[in-house]
Amino acid sequence: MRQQYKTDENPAPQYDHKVRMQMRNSLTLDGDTVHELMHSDTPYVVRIKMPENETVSFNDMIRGEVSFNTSVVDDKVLLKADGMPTYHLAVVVDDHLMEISHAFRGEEWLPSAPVHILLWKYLFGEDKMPQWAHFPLILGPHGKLSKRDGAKYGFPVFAMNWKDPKTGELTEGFKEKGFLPEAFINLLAVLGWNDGTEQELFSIGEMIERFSMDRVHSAGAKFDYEKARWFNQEWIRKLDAAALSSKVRNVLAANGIEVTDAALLNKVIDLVKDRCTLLTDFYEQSSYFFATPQAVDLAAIQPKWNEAKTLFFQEVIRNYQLSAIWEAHDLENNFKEIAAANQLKPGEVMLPLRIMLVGGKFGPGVFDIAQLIGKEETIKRIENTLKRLTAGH
RNA sequence: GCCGCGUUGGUCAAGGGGUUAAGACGCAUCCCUUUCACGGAUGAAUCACGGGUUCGAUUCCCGUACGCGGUACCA
Repeated sequence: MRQQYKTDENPAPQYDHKVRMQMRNSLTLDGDTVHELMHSDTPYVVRIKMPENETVSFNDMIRGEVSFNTSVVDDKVLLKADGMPTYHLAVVVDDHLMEISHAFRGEEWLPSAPVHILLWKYLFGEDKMPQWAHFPLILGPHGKLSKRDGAKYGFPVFAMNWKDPKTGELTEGFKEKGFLPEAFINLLAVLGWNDGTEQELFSIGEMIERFSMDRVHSAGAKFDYEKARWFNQEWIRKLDAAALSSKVRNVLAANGIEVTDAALLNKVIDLVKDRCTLLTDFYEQSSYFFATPQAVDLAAIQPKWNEAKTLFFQEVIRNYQLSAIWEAHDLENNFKEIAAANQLKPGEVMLPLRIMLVGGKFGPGVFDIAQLIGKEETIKRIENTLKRLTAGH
């Protein structure tokens, strides 16, 4: 039938009052035939018969009054030929049985609202009908965010990893990407809602307290991954080391670093968390606290290396070997004194020290790092790098 | 095609007849920092269009355009 009525003007013909009397159904067949057909093996479906020219209107909590003319909504199938109900019948019955007071769903359901409302009236009367709200859609770069598109936008669309049962294709979720649940919920909540103030960061408790339906937008919101990352960064900063530790531990473990010292881990987290946007960033931001860096950016210091610096670092090693207390502040003072004594500006040797300890040009204060990795490891890293720097000379 | 819902900077958005039209993300420049971040300052950038209504529309009304959604014996 679809084919028969399909035209260029109307690519999606409806089964409605205009065509139903031309179809072979219980309306056009006589009672006996219908009865006979139903009791033989002839497959059939049950449809809702939409009234011909009535207006169905309802009050949507987000959009206000919404109305449809029943002439343009089709006779939806309620019971399929295999005996299973369609969603349209199922939601209405289910919501009724569960005594649902508020039916909130996405805007993509708005066009089928008249079917559900009429069905509800026919089946259960109007008094216990839930209040309706159709939330704005979350849009991707090209329309509604959908499963099918998977990771093609370059950002996750699922809360957690999702494996397509048909193709076996794995789509990385927000969780695995390194998002905190606090951040994920927060960023979703403010996509289409705000509390009227300038606040954007909300804990779950605050959201429960502040959320109100009349501040929900009716227009769809395009998802901005950069802003999503910002929310996560803010939440990493907001949470303390204790709240972060088990997640960071997992990130490190996934990269082959088993943390045995919980106190050390917490100190490291406090030191580097300002530099992390995703939880996964904790690996590169903190691996050098737990393992000697493999890749050392010698190129950053080699060109300006000279004999004086070699002598300087050898003196630093001697000095550090003798120091009884191992505390960032003292290490820094000693380092600077030795530099002055060698006619070197601190700036000339600070970066080399960082490269030696960290491997690259990043990370928190270099003496804080030295303090945490300890005397033995600090000296070892300086010695090793020194060897490589002077190997050619 | 038809039906519905929308439209304030690139994105999220406040506001709602008279405003220098908030703020955030991102971007740019600068400051701070002997690294990278954080932070601070400054800047560029917005009311889709056309008609009404009005002394006055970004705001109210109507059209148009555009976007999105729906149009399955899917949900």
